[in-house]
Parts: sequence; C-alpha cells; structure tokens
Amino acid sequence: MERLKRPRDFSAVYTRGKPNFGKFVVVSVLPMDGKVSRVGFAVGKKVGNAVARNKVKRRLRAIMQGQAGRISPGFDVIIGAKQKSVTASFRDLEEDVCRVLKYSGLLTSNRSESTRVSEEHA
RNA sequence: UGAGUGAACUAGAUGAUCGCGAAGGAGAAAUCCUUUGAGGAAAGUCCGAGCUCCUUAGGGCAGAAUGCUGGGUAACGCCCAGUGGAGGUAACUCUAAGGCUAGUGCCACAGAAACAAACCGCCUUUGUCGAUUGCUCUGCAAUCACAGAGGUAAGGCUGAAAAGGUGAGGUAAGAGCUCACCAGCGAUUAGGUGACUAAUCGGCUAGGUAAACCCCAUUCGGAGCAAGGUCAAAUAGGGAAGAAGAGGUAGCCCGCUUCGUUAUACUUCCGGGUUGACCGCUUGAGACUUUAGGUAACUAAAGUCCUAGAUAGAUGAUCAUCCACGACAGAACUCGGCUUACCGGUUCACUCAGGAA
RNA sequence: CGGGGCGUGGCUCAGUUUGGUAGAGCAUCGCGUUCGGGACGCGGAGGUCGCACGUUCAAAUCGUGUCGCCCCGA
Repeated sequence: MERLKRPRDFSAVYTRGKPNFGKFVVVSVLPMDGKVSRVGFAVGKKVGNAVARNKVKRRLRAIMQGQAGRISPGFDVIIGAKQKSVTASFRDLEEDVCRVLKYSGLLTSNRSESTRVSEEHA
C-alpha cells in the first residue's frame, strides 16, 4: 500500500472519484489500473490547530496500516477528516472508516484477521 | 498562621506488544541489530542579526523607526543599573519620559474672553439749554444719567482648563506694586561620568495639546532558504511587424533625482518550454562546569560534550500499575529578544497583619 | 515567507480623514388603513462600535498590544 503524494493525483481523485460520507470521515475513491492501492489523507484547517490535525492524521495512518492487508488493489483513495473527528475516540474512528470502506467496496471481508484484532481491542 | 511581592525550576512516571523519521553496522537481497528523535513558549511573525543573491550599497529629497541618563551586546524597538513622575501601609510595580520659550493648527457646548485684545464693570477727569436735592439762588456744591479722554485687570455665575495660590499691607480704583509661605522659571556654587539633586540669589510669569502637523538628535540599500547553487530530462536558441539613429532608449529590486555602471537595444504579436533529484540542512554570536573581573546585564580563560533535520512532512494504537488525573501547545534555514496562551507543582528571598516566647 | 483589507442594532452598510450628537435601509413591535392579508402611513424598542491598556477635559475616531475573518503574490 502506497501513499498518495502529488497534488495532481489528489485533484484527479477529487474531480473524477466518488465520495462516500461517514460520521467522522469522507472517503473519495477512484479506480485505477495499478496493482497496488494508494491512499492519501486530507485534514483541513477547520479540524483544529496543528496538534489536533497531526493527531487525527496519525490515527488515520495507524488505522490504514492495520487494514492494509484487506484493501483490494487498484484504487486511489483519499480519506478526508471531518470536524467531529477530533472528539472521536480511536475505536469509533476505526469503526467508521471500516464501515465506509466496506460500503465503497474496497474491503475484502474474507480475510478477517485484522478485524479480529480490532474486536479484541474493543 | 493569614494575606501578598519578586525570582528560579518543572511540564506525569515506569514496563510490555505492534508501527514511524534519521544515522551507523551486517547481508546478494528481502530484511535484521544498535543509537537517537519537538517546546518554554517550537506559536504570533512584532523587532534585531547571521547566511544567500541582486553589476557595491555614493550623495540629496521623500519615507519609516527610535526618543530621560550611563552601560551591555554581533545588533536591536532588547537587557542591566540609576534619575524624574504615578500607584501601593510595605515588599515592590508601572512609565512613547526630547522640544508648545522655532513656527502653524485645534480647544465642542457653555462663557465677556480659550492666549490676544476687546466687552461688562471699577476709578479719576472734562463737558452738558440734562435730571434731582441743598445753600448765602443770573451762581455754587453734591449725587445720578449721557458723551469724550485716561488709568486698571481685582470682580464678571461658565468650563476639563481663565496671564501663579493663600494671607497681610498698599492705592483714586487697582495690580507681585510690596512682604511672608508655597508652586514654577533662570543664574551661581557644591555633589554626580550623566539624567539630576541640594543650598543661595535673582527678576516676577510661562494655559493645555506634539500617541496634532512639525522641529531637533540618531539609525535605515533591496529581496528573502519557494534565497541561492549543482545534476538529469524535455523544449527553445526563433519568426513577423513597427520605430529610433547615438550623448538616445532601457535596466541596475518600494518612490523621485543626481552620480556611476551595463546592454545595443527595445516594443508589440505569433510560436515553444516549466512543479524531478541533490546540496543549502545543522558545530553554533552552541551548551554545561569551574575560576577571574563587574552592583548587574555581561565579558574573559580553562575543561568537558555533540543534543531532531522531515519534504503529503517523522512520536501513534493497545494493555498494566501509581499519583496531583496531566494545561497551553508540534521544529521546517539558524540565532538574540519581545508579545501572547497555560491545569498545576517545587524552592529561595522579602513585606504587612495577628498570636506566642 | 511577504503584502493588503475588514470587525459598528438580528442582517447589509455609513460615520474614523479633521476626536465632542452613534445614523440609514431591511427585519422586529404597537397603532391606523382593509371584510382579512400584503403594500402604505404614523410611532417605538433594540448598539460593551471585536477585546485590553494608554494619550486627552473628552475616544467608534488617536497610539500600542491582542483576537477573529477574508484576499493577494512567490
């Protein structure tokens, strides 16, 4: 799983991709031909100050790290944080992200190791 | 014991698992091991510098900033020590604090008047086919009214503020006109490097506002690490038209001008290209300890140490234990300051009040 | 990193240059008009002038600091 870095890729996903809305996050998805999926994070200024933004970004990164094995390849994904994501706990955030990803058709649910891990944590 | 003032320090701790950045090492590679990894404000970007570039940055105008004195510093609008002023019982705190005696402006409403004299008054004097009264009655005197000349600034209900204040003397009426005390100004002497302070003497007066224009003194070239440089890739070193011919035109990084310097241009239109990597990037006016100088800020010497360097931007998740239950908050070229935000905790020095000995 | 602007009743803005009275439109409330409503007419209420400190006799206005928002350039 690679990171989405260039502004050109971001604008491509935003203009041609399909957004799905969750409670704490907005996930935009664009199907690509590549063999790996790429993910980018967008945390706007409205979320809070630098400390709050950094914290949300780190939590999102940790969540995607945990779900990396289950993501189906060939997609460009942008996870945007909503304003409420600062007050959410890590578990609620993880649940919300997984739900939206599953709705978008990205999560292959046959491999459920990481889900078990998160359930153990819960 | 209570209330308070000033200064300094600290910013949850320990362990386990899975992950992240950097450096070093091992390995053919995947990868593994070790070390290390945000702050007192990293913030706001309000000042000052280093560093880099702009064909040196020279003068003048304009503009901006600073503004008690002495010192510190690479520099500062910062710091230290003091002076004056304000506040507090005190410890102590605050202070844009040069010049309205260079000039100009403003001072609403009210008030006679807002700084320059006039007005109402008060007093003296002259005059009147003037009025009243008295007398020794063609006249004279007193008072009043009006007009002219002169003196005066005490009084004039206002206002934030009215040509020093209070008291006494003095005068036709008055006035620092004179005297005493207070306040202010100037000079001399003494002390201090100086701001200034104290004493004596003098003449008697200067409204307030420069965070109003302004004057005086000092300082200021510009742009900023997206500075700037190296490498690689791609594309291009162009075409057409116009105009000027030489002390012209344009450029030289806020404005104007002069000097200097560079190019032979230039202008318009058409066409083409541009978001990779690396360096800059962390050893520095660096930190700590000791000694010496200095009231202090700070400086000097010796010794020891190396302490983030990312580039979609590195510190997160989970569990356990303890307590005060964890505030404000995330480096982005680097330093010195200022300002602002902040749950609390610790230490030292000092002040006041009460009590006990 | 650099530069510029804004903050005034519930909303949109004047007033700041040159300091002394905070004003307009819409909205709101009451009355009138109408069979009723709208429109219209009359009258009223509503503002710590973002915040703090200072200069001044006096501050929305002047100065400093600070908070928030918006825009532009590299």
